[in-house]
Amino acid sequence: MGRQPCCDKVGLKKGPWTSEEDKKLINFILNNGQCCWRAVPKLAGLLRCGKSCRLRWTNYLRPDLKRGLLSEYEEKMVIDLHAQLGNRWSKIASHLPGRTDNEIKNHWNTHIKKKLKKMGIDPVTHKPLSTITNDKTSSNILEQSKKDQPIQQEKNQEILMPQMDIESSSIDQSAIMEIKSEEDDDNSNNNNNNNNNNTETSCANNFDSIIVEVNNNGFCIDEVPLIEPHEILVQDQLSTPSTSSSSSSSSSNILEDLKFLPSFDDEWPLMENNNNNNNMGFGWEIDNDFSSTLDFLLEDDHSDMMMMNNVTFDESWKFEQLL
DNA sequence: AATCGAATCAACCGCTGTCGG
DNA sequence: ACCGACAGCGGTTGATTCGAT
Repeated sequence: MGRQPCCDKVGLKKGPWTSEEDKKLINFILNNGQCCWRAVPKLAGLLRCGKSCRLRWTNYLRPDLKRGLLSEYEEKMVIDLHAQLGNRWSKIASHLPGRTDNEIKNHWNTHIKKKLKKMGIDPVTHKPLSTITNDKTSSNILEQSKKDQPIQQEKNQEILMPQMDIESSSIDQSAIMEIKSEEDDDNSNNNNNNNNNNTETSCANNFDSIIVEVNNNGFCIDEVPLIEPHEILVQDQLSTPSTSSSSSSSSSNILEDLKFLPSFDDEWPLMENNNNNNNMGFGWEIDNDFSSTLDFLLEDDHSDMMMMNNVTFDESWKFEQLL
């Protein structure tokens, strides 16, 4: 026999969570940790299924979540990771501390997709839209049919992130490299299928330069000089669009272009209050709904529980600072 | 001020791989 | 070995908010 069913789905509540339900769930998780989601709703006194509890916790209530818009750097990271992983949101999220797959997925669909399209870049293939729309006849139809497959650069396009100041960001800087090796393993069998694109991967192991290699459709084949950490500008450092030109004027890297295209300046999220120390730190934003949860945590003095549940001292401290 | 369409995002749905009985 | 529950994932939905008219 198999296991007992997780829930009978009768009499279970659906829809938006109330602050009362949030409190119950937070209280339970902080006291007992994350385990056996099936048992959580019953033990926590919730009329929800375990799946719903897990989702609520992982996507909204976890104390290590960042809230608010993705920073410029995070967006670039998402774009780059998406270019290599496709719609594997959880994989992408795993390289962005404090961000959930759901959040990244939503942000991709509502913000990044549009920006890429505006720039003439196909958000699926990460290639210039014109080369796709202008040549839909033969092989590109095949290309379209693979739309939702991980791109993996198809061995003919490498978009690597600039070398960043590791200490200034909690984002996993080795992500690209790890993915690279993972994908090399995963897709070694696919390499033979991509020979028609006539390009080779180069410099994949070298983060001292940004290599943008594209297929033979004439988009660009460029080597971009190293951008030093001090040269990487965040939005609020850009007093005017022209100030950025010195560091990007010769860039053919579409990710760099994303940052500096003046027409998009207004839309790029600022790297501001919730991570204004540039360390992408823990940052619950206080809004009306959530402040009640914070009140709950404070009044019951759950700081010790947070320590026990992998919320670091630093995070706990920041948590209290928010109050 | 009212209406309507677009944008956003939390939550649900359904599928898949894994693991326990 | 098989069956079924579970956890996790990606796609989709729909309620809410926002902005334009």
